[in-house]
Amino acid sequence: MAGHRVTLKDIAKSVGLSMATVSRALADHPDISGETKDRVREAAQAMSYIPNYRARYLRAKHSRLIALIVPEMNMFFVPSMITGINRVVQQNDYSLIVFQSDNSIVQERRLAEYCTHLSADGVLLVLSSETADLQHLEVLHEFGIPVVLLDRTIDTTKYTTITIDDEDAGREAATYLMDRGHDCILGIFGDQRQRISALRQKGFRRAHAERGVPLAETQVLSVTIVDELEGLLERAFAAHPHLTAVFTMTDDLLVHTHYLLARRGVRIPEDVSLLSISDGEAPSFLHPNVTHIRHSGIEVGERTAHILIGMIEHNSDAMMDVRIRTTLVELGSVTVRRRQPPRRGGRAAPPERA
Amino acid sequence: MAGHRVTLKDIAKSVGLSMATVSRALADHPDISGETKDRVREAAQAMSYIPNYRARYLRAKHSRLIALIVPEMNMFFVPSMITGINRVVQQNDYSLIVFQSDNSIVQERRLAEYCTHLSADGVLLVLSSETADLQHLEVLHEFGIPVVLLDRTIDTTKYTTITIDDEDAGREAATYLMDRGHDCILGIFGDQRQRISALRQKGFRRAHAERGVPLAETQVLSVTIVDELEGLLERAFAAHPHLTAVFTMTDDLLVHTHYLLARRGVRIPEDVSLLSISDGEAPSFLHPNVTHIRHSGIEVGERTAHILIGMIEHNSDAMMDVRIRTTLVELGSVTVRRRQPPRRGGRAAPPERA
DNA sequence: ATATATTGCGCAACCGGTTGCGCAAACTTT
DNA sequence: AAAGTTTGCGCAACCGGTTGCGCAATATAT
Repeated sequence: MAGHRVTLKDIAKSVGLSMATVSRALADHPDISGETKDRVREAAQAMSYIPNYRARYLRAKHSRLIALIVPEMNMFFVPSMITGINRVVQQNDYSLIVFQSDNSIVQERRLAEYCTHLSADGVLLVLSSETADLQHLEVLHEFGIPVVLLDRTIDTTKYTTITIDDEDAGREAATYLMDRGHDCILGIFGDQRQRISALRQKGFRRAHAERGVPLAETQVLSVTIVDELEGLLERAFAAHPHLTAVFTMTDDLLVHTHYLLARRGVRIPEDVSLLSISDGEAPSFLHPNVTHIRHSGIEVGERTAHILIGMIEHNSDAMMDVRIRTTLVELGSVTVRRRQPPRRGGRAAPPERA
Repeated sequence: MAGHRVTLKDIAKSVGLSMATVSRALADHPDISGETKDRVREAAQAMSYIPNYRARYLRAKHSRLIALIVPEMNMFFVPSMITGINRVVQQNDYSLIVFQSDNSIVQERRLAEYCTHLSADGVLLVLSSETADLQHLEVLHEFGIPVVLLDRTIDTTKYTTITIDDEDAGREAATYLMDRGHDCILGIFGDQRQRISALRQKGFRRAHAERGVPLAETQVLSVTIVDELEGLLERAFAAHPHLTAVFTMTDDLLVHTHYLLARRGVRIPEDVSLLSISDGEAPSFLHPNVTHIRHSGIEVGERTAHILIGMIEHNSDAMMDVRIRTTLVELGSVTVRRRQPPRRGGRAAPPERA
């Protein structure tokens, strides 16, 4: 077994035709007679011929390989994003090859270069947290390999990017809570060096400014490592005992915040309302189900893959900046508060349910 | 730009040598003089030469590609498994190419075949839930492509498999709870057609038999679709009002069970103790942290990748059956109960904390 | 019957590298 | 100085396919 892989040449020999004819017969080329095609196909079948795509694509100068580089395999968002990408990629007869940069710019550069070695037809990139500029993607550009940035990006006029409107999502979150009577909201954000965090925070702040609701610096948390969250939360609650709502920027922050609140004995939504940006998974298994601004990983993945494949197949390098629409999903974690009368100190008034 | 990819031939022309010499110079072949090597390397650098791996591997008859086929991108386990695999794969200069079978045997077969097209050097396979035999992997075997089955497998003497000792894990779970005075445990398992579920359940039952603790059929749930869980749980609680512990077989079942318990107002561990098999992520953000039998996805991934690469590089096709060791992680979700005096009906006695 | 079109297939180059073998020049040995 | 080694490089085949072009045989038009 496995002694020798059957090649076109073997088939050619067996049916007494040239390799060229066999190749064309298998490709259903009009130049070949039906009778011959049948004979060839039969032989191929009988010898269980398997074409070698690498040989084929070597000539064709493409690979039908799409590379995805993610900073890490986070359990949130990334899996559903990959699901979406995979769906479209497979539908279009490409294969997805997955790399992890481990949030290292060095790795990211190395991987980008590696994509050229493999002659990937296109690259999907979720930027590492270390990435501050896009110089290292020049290689790809030089080789004419289209690149699409998604989810975590930085400002660029050169590469197509797919994101949600992060600033607007942050703004919508704060507005939603303020509309329901919350005027002291704690916002929990990721590392501010990342554009996604900065934008969501910016929107959050803007909403406060627009409503003229004061926002203390201690109401805005920037969490670099999730282990820090406990201490930060502690301090925030100490500084703002009348806190009535918490907004988390991602699922990751959501589940940990939810946990820490539960541990402190804080009841949701009776004591504190909770709102997040999420792809909807975590909110469904957290109690109570968490109201969130839905950011579908699958949709992001699908859209992105479509766009990349479009670029590949139409050889287009027009730069786009696509925003995925978010939708608000109202579940049970936010309560409506009556606008508070001037407080006389002590604990916040008991909330009332929505 | 991107007009023409620089090839060996271009370099050869530029330095006035043959392709053969250039190839050898770049490969640091001893036949080539140091001076020539320098000249060639310089030219390659200057022309920003990028080797074409597909051409190279065409000749070499391998691809340094390892394929992973998973049924779906579950948010639990799969991401950490991929992380582990990726780590080892990259360390050994392979690339990981990821496919999803969508739990369809047809897809799985198609993908296996596709792996031969790509001349993958090895295949990692988490079986789809539909897969009942391994016939469709024959193609891979015929082409001498090593295959390793992991996590979700079926009985086989032909393919190497990496799992935890599922039966033992189920047994340990039940034993652990019984040791702490729980004699009415609800076991929540996945689809019984899957070996992983059947084994874990078997162990769970065996532990009861060993202790002589009776186990009603209504104490054992088989959840095919997670949406059914709510109804099943309802019925189980109705049938066993004195239930004091719940065991879930996976993270997925854990988080949903945890949610449903919370929704019913069941306090953990005061009213009901909770134990799971898990890779440790979910238990850390559920309140209280869930005691679990740790089944590290990263470790499974790493071990598996190592083994596969070993098979590839030593051309070995010895079949192995590897069991990953699990460890018990005691957190706050299990309480010790005093052995109950004969009950006189009504609700269970109030629990006491561990 | 002759000129023209069509049909069906093979030759050979090509994709971009790698490698066994041969060979001339330079260097050692006796 | 003749013979034997070593050094450094090129020729050409090869991996497994695809494809432009040419050509003979057959079919169609005049």
